[in-house]
Amino acid sequence: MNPETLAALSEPNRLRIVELLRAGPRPVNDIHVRLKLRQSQASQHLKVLKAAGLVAMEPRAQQRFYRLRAEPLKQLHEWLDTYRHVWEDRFEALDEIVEELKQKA
Amino acid sequence: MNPETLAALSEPNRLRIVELLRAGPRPVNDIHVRLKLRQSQASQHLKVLKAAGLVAMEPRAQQRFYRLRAEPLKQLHEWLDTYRHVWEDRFEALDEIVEELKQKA
DNA sequence: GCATTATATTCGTTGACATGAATATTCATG
DNA sequence: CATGAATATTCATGTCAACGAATATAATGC
Repeated sequence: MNPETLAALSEPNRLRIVELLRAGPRPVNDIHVRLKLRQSQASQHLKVLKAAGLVAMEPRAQQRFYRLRAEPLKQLHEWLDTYRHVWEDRFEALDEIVEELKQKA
Repeated sequence: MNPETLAALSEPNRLRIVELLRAGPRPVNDIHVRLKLRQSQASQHLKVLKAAGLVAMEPRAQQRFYRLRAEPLKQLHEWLDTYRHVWEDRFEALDEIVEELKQKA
């Protein structure tokens, strides 16, 4: 996995931007108003997201529309798939339940 | 999604620890030697991972065995699943290809 | 070309975090 | 209970990133 993807998503406001863009592309102004961010904040966070490849930009007149890019999200999803056994393995799951009961007791 | 999970994973050495633990629980010493980290580094990163719920610890004699916990990884995986349409939607995918061709031209 | 709108960038400040060295703590054993 | 092994914590330092204010740039229409 690319830590840059995770770092970009780990900032709460950027995560909110990503969640907003899930519904479709939006101009910067829309993002900064809806999420109640300063305009510079919106621009800077979008810059980081773009550097990480998580969004792409398309200009229309003076506006810049940002939209999600599939690749990093897909790769993160695939990486997590390789950990599937961690939550599907019944023995490990049982082990964990026992552990958590211990802590409560 | 919980940004704490992403923040914990976004640090490269912590990501390496998680990948090492995928194969099974290990004591701190094993981690710090294998990953060529200082002992204090290993302990501190494990502390962060533990705070994020990504690992659990079980003492055996003087050693502390750390192992992956399923929950945060599972939740991250599920969160990404809600973005599946981003990479499965053919129209968006096509749109992206066109965009990338433009940038190369 | 000027005013306006939309966005990007710069800059200084502040807070968070990674690091390494040193020290403290925990636990088994003689 | 003193010792050594394994791990955790403290502390000082340096670096980086987020923020807000201000300024710069880009594109449109008059």
